[in-house]
Amino acid sequence: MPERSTTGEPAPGRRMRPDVRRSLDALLTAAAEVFETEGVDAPVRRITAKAGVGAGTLYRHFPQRSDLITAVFRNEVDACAAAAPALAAQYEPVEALERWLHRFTRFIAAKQGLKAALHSGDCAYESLPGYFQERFVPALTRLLDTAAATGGIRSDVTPDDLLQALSSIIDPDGPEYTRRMIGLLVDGLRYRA
Amino acid sequence: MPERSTTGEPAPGRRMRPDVRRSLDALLTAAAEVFETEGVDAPVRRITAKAGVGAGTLYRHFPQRSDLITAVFRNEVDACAAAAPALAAQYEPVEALERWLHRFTRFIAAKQGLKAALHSGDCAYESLPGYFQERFVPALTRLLDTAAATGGIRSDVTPDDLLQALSSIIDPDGPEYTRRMIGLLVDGLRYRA
DNA sequence: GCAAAAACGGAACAGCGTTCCGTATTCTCG
DNA sequence: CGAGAATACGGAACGCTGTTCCGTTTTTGC
Repeated sequence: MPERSTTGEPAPGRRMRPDVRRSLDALLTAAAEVFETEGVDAPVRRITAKAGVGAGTLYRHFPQRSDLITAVFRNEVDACAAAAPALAAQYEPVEALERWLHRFTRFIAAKQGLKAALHSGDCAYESLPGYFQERFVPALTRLLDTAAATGGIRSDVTPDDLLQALSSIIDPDGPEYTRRMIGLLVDGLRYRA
Repeated sequence: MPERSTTGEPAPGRRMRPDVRRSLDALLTAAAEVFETEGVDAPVRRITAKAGVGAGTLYRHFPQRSDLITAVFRNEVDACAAAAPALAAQYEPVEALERWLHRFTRFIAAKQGLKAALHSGDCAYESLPGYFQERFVPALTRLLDTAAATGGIRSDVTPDDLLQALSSIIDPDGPEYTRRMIGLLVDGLRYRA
């Protein structure tokens, strides 16, 4: 028995067939766009249409709707986490940190539609908060450490605190507000340089 | 202009046409049963079938699904609140209180399906918590007062505290647990008799 | 009783998730 | 490199959903 995959990404055993790779990518990017504009309850057909893919293809890769949502979420978590080292290589430590914080808040803001699903009691989403932490804490830790090592910021703030604080900042409408708040936060970090 | 009713119950102006009365009652009791067994997302047709009523009839009285849910909820709140004076007339004060508390927890337990709707952000349900308080606080107040007046229980517990405590007791599965907890609670009330 | 008004039932429509299978692509091995 | 098997694809088809609409029935006011 070929062992139901249900995940879509890792491909542990053999290499992935190119057509599978193509339709999987198309589905994930299409779903990401649709979820962002119409929410995670958007019609399936809208996603398959945008991906240029048949309905059967979607259901073979993601038997449950939650599988697709989870996969998209993890994809975007990865992308956001991957931005940290990239920024670290391009900017000086404190600016890299600040830029990443903005990147992170954009990510959180776009994922507001997920909150309802997360709290819906559906156990299919139980793993998401764990993945969230698992990926973002190391990414942010490196940024904080190098910024602290060069004396740019104080060193007594934990990544968890910062992530928590950001998540609760994004609510009030207007990205301008968020922008100012992050500025304030970074200034606060600089205070004991 | 006949002024959209959307409520279904009060009938402020003229008396209600008998056929309206009939289909309204049938709809409300049918919806109550269906909501209890299948949750508030149950198919509309199941309700109209059980009520022996056409779809058009439902939509004329309850243009939005939330209207029907709200009406059923208020109906059952009323029924539960009305049980208080009835029990007070039939039993001695402390026993009446205890019996009503059980009645109340059964009500809460049956309404678990509503929690998701309440927290869904849909502003159609904003009035429900208010109605909940408005009806239950007076009902419970009378029970507590008369029980306290006859010296059966202490008099330093507010209705709000009690309602709050009960709402948080019902969760753990098994009505037996809830039963014991209420016994404990009433014993606690008796303590300073 | 008899029009006029109001409410009823249920067929009809559009949109949804999901399944199924004939067809096309890819892999494997001689 | 080519043939056969294995795998994945597309999209038509199904059943169920919410909602609207209108011909028919019930109720009212005179």
